Amino acid sequence: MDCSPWINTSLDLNLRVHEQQVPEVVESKLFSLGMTNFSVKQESSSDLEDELKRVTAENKKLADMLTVVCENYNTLRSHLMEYMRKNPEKELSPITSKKRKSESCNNNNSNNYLLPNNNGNSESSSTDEDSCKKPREETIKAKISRAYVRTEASDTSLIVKDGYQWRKYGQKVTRDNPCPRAYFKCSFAPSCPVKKKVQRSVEDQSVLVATYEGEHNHSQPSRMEATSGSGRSVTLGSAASPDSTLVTLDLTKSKCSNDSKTPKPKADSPKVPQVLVEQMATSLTTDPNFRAALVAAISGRLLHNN
DNA sequence: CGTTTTTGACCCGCGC
DNA sequence: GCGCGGGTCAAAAACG
Repeated sequence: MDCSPWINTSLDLNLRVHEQQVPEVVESKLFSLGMTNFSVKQESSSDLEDELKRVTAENKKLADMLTVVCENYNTLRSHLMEYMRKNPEKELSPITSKKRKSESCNNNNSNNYLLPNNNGNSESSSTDEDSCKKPREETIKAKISRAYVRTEASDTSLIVKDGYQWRKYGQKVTRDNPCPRAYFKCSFAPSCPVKKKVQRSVEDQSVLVATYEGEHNHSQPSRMEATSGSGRSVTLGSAASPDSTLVTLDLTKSKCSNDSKTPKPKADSPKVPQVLVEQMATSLTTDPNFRAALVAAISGRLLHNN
C-alpha cells in the first residue's frame, strides 16, 4: 500500500486551495453583494469596506481552522494507516458476514472507496482468489467497476449519466441500506451484456454508487450525456482489473465556472495530474469523518464569533 | 404503438 | 430442509 503520498499531497492541495482561492471567491461575492446593496440602499463605500474587511478576516480565520483540521485529519489518517499495516487481517475482515461472496467483495469496495489505491490493490488480489473459489457465472469474471456520483441532496433519482443508455429492469431495497438499489441493463442488450447497479451510499446519501459489470462492446451513443449532468462529480474505479484504474470527473463546478465541462488538467498544478488532484479532492470530500470534523469546527467557530 | 419504468413474484445461493 | 436476501423476470402501467 502506498497510501501516505495520497494523504500528504491531498492535504497540501487543499491547503493551497483554501489559502489562495477562497479569499478571492469571498471577495468577489462580497463585491457583488456590495454592488447590489449600493444600488438599492445607497450605502456608503466605507461601510462596504468595513464589511469586506470583517468578512475577509473571518475567512482567514476559517482558512486557518481548515488548516488545523486538515493537519489533524492527516495525523489521524497516518495513524490509521499505520494501524492497518500492523493489523492487515483485521482490515480484511468482512463487515457483514452474511453477504454472498460477490456481494461482500463489492461491500469491501464500497467501504474502502475513500482509499482508492488501497481498494484497487486489495480488490485485484482478492478477486482472483474468489473467482477461483467460486467460478459460478461469467458475470463474476466480467470486469467490475464502480462509479461514485455526487448528487444534490434534493436529487432523489437513481440516474447516473455515464454516456450510455440503460434500461431499468428492477429495484430492490437491500438490508444494509435503506435506500433502494436500482438494476440497469444496457439498452443494447442482449448484444451488450453490461449491467449496472445504482444505490445511494449508506455513509453519504448524496453519493450514488454505480457498480458496472462487464464491458460495453459498442461505443457510447452520446458522450455529451456523460458530462451534461447537472452538478455531479463522478469517480470511476475499476475493481477487477489488475491495473485498477480510477478516474475522477469532477463536474460539481459546472454551475460557477465555464471550464468545467472539459475536465482537462489545469495550469495551476503542473506537477500533479488533474486526475490525481480530483481523486484526492474526492477522497477528502467524501470522507464523512473529515466532513463532520470540518462542520463541527466551522460551526463552533461561527457560534464563538457570534 | 413502441419503448421504458414500475413492482410484485419468482429463482437461486448461502447460512444455519 | 428452511428461511433469508439479492438478483431477475415479466405483466401492467406510464410515457413520448
